[in-house]
Amino acid sequence: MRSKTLRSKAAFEAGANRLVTALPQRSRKRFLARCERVELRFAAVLGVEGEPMQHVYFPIDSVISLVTTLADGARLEVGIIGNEGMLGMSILLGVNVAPQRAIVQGGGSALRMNAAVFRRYCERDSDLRKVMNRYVHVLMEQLAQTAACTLYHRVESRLARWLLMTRQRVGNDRFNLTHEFLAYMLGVRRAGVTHAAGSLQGQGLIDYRRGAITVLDPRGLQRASCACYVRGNAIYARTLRLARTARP
Amino acid sequence: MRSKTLRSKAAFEAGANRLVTALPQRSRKRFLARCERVELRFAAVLGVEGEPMQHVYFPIDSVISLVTTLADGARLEVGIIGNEGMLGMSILLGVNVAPQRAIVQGGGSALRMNAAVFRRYCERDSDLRKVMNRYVHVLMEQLAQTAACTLYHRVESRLARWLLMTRQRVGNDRFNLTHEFLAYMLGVRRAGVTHAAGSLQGQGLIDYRRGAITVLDPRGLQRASCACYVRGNAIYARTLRLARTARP
DNA sequence: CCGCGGACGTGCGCTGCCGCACAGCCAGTC
DNA sequence: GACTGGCTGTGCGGCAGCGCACGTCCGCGG
Repeated sequence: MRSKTLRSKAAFEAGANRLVTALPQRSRKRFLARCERVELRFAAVLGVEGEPMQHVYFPIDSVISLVTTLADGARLEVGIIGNEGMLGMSILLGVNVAPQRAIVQGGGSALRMNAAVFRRYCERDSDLRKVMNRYVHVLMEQLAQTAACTLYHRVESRLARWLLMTRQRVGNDRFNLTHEFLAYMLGVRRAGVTHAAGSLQGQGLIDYRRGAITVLDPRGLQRASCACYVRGNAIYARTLRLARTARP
Repeated sequence: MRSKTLRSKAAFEAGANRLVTALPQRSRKRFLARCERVELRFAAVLGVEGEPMQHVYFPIDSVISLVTTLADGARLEVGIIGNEGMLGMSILLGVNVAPQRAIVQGGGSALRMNAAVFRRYCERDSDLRKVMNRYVHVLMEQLAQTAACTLYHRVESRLARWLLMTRQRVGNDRFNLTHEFLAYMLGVRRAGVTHAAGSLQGQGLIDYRRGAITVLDPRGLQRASCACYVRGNAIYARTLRLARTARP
């Protein structure tokens, strides 16, 4: 067994938030000094559309969903945030009001920083701005893609994509989700999810029982999903690689 | 008749790009000195997804559509840019690759600035950044809303909304568009547009003939549209009002 | 061990939109 | 004044997903 210190270090390197990791060492140190580590509980609401934000979050092994709300009350998940991203980019953009509802979709830990502090950091530290700005760009591409994907792609493909994205972010083949919740995220009926999930299960790609889903065959699932999954990853990689101003 | 000078001034105040107008006077002057005025022709392609951008554009009375492309080639308009916005925010975010296809949907004039110059301005001028950042936020909300609107709302409502947005940006009740083009924008069949447009015409809200559409009853059209139109305007007003650091 | 509530399965009629196809119709052109 | 190409109208079969509703199954607490 490794010592506790070694484990923590490994955890930092493997599991830390990738945006934070992308900061040059000096920026990162100062930055981390003003963060606190918090545990996010499943279904917690970290932001409500139209209300001011108190904190920004950098997930480590938690997953946050961005859910937009229309004037008629209809809702749809439009973005997923894991350790590759952050919640609260609006602060960076000079707006302290949350644009979407942010709910914890997968419990776990995250780094949290006071919104006002984060804003000041952004104004002063151009390295930080560089990284965060690029992430904003990625998020915009994700939003645009979601719009088209939602229109053109069938529920089964979208579900497959969604499961892959979640799997990637929780870093585990198994996670807890009900069909009801998935229906909410995808903007379809619960019965529609049951049908699509049944099909994926029939193909031996996933397995689920009472709120717990296991991805059995990620490759196969990728084939069943729309290409939007691969594309999203490609955009992220392409856009943020260049922002890596220092090695971790 | 007013003198030419007076007309130019009126044109500047009424028709100039609102983002530019929102800049403090000093910033604005320097800014305008590095812009050139260009005429945008209908259907011109100002940016191709994945390719570097040479310029950023601030429409005056032209209208630009942002069209996203999926891996399977499917396309959907996800944003509209008129004199309230700009094309090329990615430059501001440190990415010089266009995220979406940008096509001129309504010919007219625009201010154009070299992308590299714009980038430098953004780095130096924090007032400029402030305004542009807020616009990025607005655009993100527009993208998120489009995703949900596209999923939940019927073609007729979406068409109505689209016509209202375009009308607002061209500043005229009459503009040139074929059903084919509208179908492309909305991601539906041409026949679907014909049907929806026929319905709107039957209600006396619009009139169209061979590629020319006239909005007869904006209020009525607003009632026929989904609430996303009003909402989008509200978000813009709320977000950018605060950014107005100086009076024109 | 039984009851209960939450999660999943299924069925039915309906509607909005699709894909395809063809028919009118208008505006320029030769 | 006929021709042609672009724009619009319409029809038909098909299907994905909706709304609604009821049935089943599992797991937990009493």
